[in-house]
Amino acid sequence: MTGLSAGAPALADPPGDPSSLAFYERSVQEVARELIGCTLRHGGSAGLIVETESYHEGEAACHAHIGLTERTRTLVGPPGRAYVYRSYGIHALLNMVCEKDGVGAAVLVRALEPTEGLEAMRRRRGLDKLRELCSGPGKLTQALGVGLELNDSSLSGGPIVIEPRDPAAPVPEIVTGGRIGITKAAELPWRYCRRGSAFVSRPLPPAERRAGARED
DNA sequence: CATGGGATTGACT
DNA sequence: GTCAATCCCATGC
Repeated sequence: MTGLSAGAPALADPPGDPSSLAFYERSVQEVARELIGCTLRHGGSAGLIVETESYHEGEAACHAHIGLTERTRTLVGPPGRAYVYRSYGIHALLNMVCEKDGVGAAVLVRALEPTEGLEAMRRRRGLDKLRELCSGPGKLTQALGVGLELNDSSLSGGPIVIEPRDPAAPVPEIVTGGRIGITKAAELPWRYCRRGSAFVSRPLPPAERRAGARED
């Protein structure tokens, strides 16, 4: 008795499984969109991903644009691993490596809506306010206890866990805009935010908020 | 070998 | 709004 007939349209936009390596072996822009609404978990804490950015070796803002170096070894390597690097000499920034082995491409996680392990996050951040716990790429790694030692760790069965969206929950609406904090290739609309989220790192410019743009 | 610039944050004017 | 902290790496002399 298979009531679930072939041909019937899936509920809506089947999310795929972000805890499987195959999820990451595709276009980095696609992965960046689909990670919105997924759960990121580490160190006894977790949150919903509400903001991402995509980076690809074909454009100058990507670390791998210059080719393979010791720093970009993970980024250029096989998909489904964490690329964690030190930013401004101070912060650890977390990326998911995408596309096939040998192509430098990754999704930067920029903000989470905290959902579990809030006290541990507050302790690691030294802050109380919920909205400030994970509203930035350096903040969320500190809140989850993600450090440089997790660079090159697997996103499937590793210490960092990524879970699919709740299939019963509404599919998040996504708004795109220019990436934050870069000078090169700043015109590309490769920042992806959950529409209406109060937990993004910075509000979107009004024009981009309205557009819901789709120029990727 | 010296210099300068970051995929940032928090403190301060 | 401005600015320092702090380190890796690319570039240039």
